[in-house]
This record gives sequence, structure tokens and C-alpha cells, in this order.
Amino acid sequence: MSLHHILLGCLAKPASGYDLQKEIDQALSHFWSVQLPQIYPTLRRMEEEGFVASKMKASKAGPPRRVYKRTAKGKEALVDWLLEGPIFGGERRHYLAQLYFLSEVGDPEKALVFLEDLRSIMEARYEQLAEIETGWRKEFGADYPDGFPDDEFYRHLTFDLGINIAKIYADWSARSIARLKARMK
Amino acid sequence: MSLHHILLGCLAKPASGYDLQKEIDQALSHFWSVQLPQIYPTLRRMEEEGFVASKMKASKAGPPRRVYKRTAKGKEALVDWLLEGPIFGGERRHYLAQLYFLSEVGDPEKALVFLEDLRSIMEARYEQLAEIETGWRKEFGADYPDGFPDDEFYRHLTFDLGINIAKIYADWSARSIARLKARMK
DNA sequence: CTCTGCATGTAATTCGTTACATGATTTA
DNA sequence: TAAATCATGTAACGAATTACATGCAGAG
Repeated sequence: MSLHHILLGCLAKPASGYDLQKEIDQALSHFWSVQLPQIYPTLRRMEEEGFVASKMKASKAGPPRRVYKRTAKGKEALVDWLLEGPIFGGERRHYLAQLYFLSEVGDPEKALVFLEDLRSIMEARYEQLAEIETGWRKEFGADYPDGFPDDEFYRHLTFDLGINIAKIYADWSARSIARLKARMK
Repeated sequence: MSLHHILLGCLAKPASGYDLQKEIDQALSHFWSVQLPQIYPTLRRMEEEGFVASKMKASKAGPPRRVYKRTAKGKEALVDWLLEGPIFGGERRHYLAQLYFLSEVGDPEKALVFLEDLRSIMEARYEQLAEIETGWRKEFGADYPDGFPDDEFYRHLTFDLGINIAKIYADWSARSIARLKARMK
């Protein structure tokens, strides 16, 4: 029961399965991912159980869209989930597991390549977030970061965490490369 | 094919399913989790496919143990996985998804409780890691953090990242609480 | 006319969790 | 004698990925 709640959260405004996938992929990608074939049956089951309701609507470009709305029961279920308090568990970061076992490759040159790949990904991620923040600073001026309306405030908290972590990752990967190089001499 | 590789990584030394679960739970918990009922059938399948080999051995306390060793084919598969480069995707952090939608609870007092729960967890996590690091500093003195042998070097990289992230989380959650309180006035 | 984006879905399979079942040894 | 730790596993279910199948509309 997890995608279930994510979808309820996203359905503050009516949306189709396709829309939802895109939103998750863009705005929530740092802590969640889904594929379309998981979304469609989940939404259907949620409708059967009364958490959402759907209507077919014509689309400008492409086939008709099934647009979902959250019901009162859906909103209630979402709030219940939020009031459970922070849910931990099921963390899965493949790249850290790989790093943990990296000595098994034997050759430090290859380990170095791994770390450099990691660094370029992490730096790109940080740059991307930093650009977004620059945009906000221009837009809000001195009101940043506290000029957001209520709903965006909590979203900004996740952003704030995200950019700080991205920075740590970028610094850490650069430092790790240096440590490995020093050790190779 | 993910637990598969984690188990191969842990099997640098022979171990039983029970041992493996404990190791993952202790040393890898920040980026991986498993339950025993997933481990047993996975190991069995891995043995059928020739990645590991098992022998029954008597135990001091309790029932006999099925102890697994990694085969040459297993080691090869592990190295192949590591050489694929860093694998991203499938991130899942429930508590951040919850935070993202937290405005839906309406009442900021309840949101505050959520953030305070988060903070106490994050601070405890940081303290725990800081204690471990203090121990190492005492043990290695000026050689810390570079006095580790090769295999522990990479493990220390994951630790170094972990403690930095834990600190960020602790600071961020305290800051977020302050921001929310300021906004509630 | 081909490629990209829009938009829906099914089927098969794999991965992961929870509940259940069993039983020995050690510690309080 | 009750609880904790050791140790294995099965069964049922739920969550997630991959492959497959279909078809329209607009841009180049």
C-alpha cells in the first residue's frame, strides 16, 4: 500500500495515469519511481475500492484520457497515512551496495572509474537543483525561502533537503576520488 | 537480480542465510534491507544455478546450519555487476513522500509532530554513527581515515557518506521545525 | 514517411513482505 | 518456566518490472 498513497497525494488535482507518471518522474524522482504498467491497474483497483473516481475525456493530441479525481474517502486515507508518522524501511540504493563491495574488482583503476562516474552524476544532479534555486531567488528575492504558500512550503522542505544532500554527494565523491588516488601512489 | 548480487558480495566469507541477514541488517542497513524468507529461496536458486555451494554444519546453539560458499562463477558474476558502473533507480523513501504531501493534513500542529519525529530519528542515527567514528579515531589516531586495508577502505567510503548525510538530515530537520514554527506565528 | 509524444492497457515474471510452522539452546 | 537467540523453511500475498500490443496527432 504505498503507490496507492503516492497517487492519492498527487491527485490533489484531477489527472490521468499518464499525467501521474510524469509528475512522479519529474517532481518526486528523488524519492520515488514508477512505471506506467504499475499505475494503471493500481488506479483501477483504487476506483473499485472507492478512493478515486474516473471519467473519460477527449484529448487534443492522441487517444481519449481516463481522468481520475480523488474522492472524500481517498482524501481521508491520504491523511491517515500522513498521520501514521514517518515511515522508514525498504531503502534500496544499488550504487552504495556496489561501492561497499568495490574492493572485489581488484583493480583500483576500475574502482576509480566507478567513483568518477558517480561523481559526474552527482555533480550534474547538484547543478540541476542549484539552477532551480537560483530561479527562485530571482523570483522571490529576500522572501526566499519563506515566501511559499502552505502546500509549496512542505514541498520546498523536500527540495531543501535534496539540494543539501546533492551537495554532500558531490563533495564526498570528489573527496573519495582524491583519497583513492592518494592510496594508489 | 539485486539481492542476488548483495548476497554474493557478503559471501566473501562462508555464511549461512541467518548470518547473511544479520550482516545486511547491521552493516548495510542504510542502503539495503531484507527479510529471512527472501534470503532462503534466493540462496537455494543461486545454488541451483551454480553461483554458490552449500554444506550442512552442526551449530553450537540451535539447529544445524546450511553454510554457503561463493563459487568462482559467483565471484565472476559479482565483479561483472560492479563493472556495470553505478546503478540508479527504484529509490523509495516513504517519509519524504509523506513530507511532500504534508500540507494535506491541514493542521500545522500535526505537521510539526511529524517533523519532530523525523528529527529525533535522524539525530539518533547521527549520534550512533558519530560514536563509531569516535571509536575509530581513538584506534587509528592520525591514520584515520586512511589507515584501513583495501577492502575496508571502500566500506569506509560508504560510512563517510552515511555520516555526512546523517548530519545533513539532523540539521535540516531542526531548521525545518524552526521554519514551520516561524510560519505558524 | 518516420520519429516523437500522447495515451491506454494486458500478460508474464520477478522481487519482496507477512504470516505461519517448527524446534533446539541459553539466560534471566 | 518464560523469554531471547539461534536456525531453517513454506505459503500466500502484494508490489514492481519487462515485454507485448495498439493506435492517433503533429513535427520534421
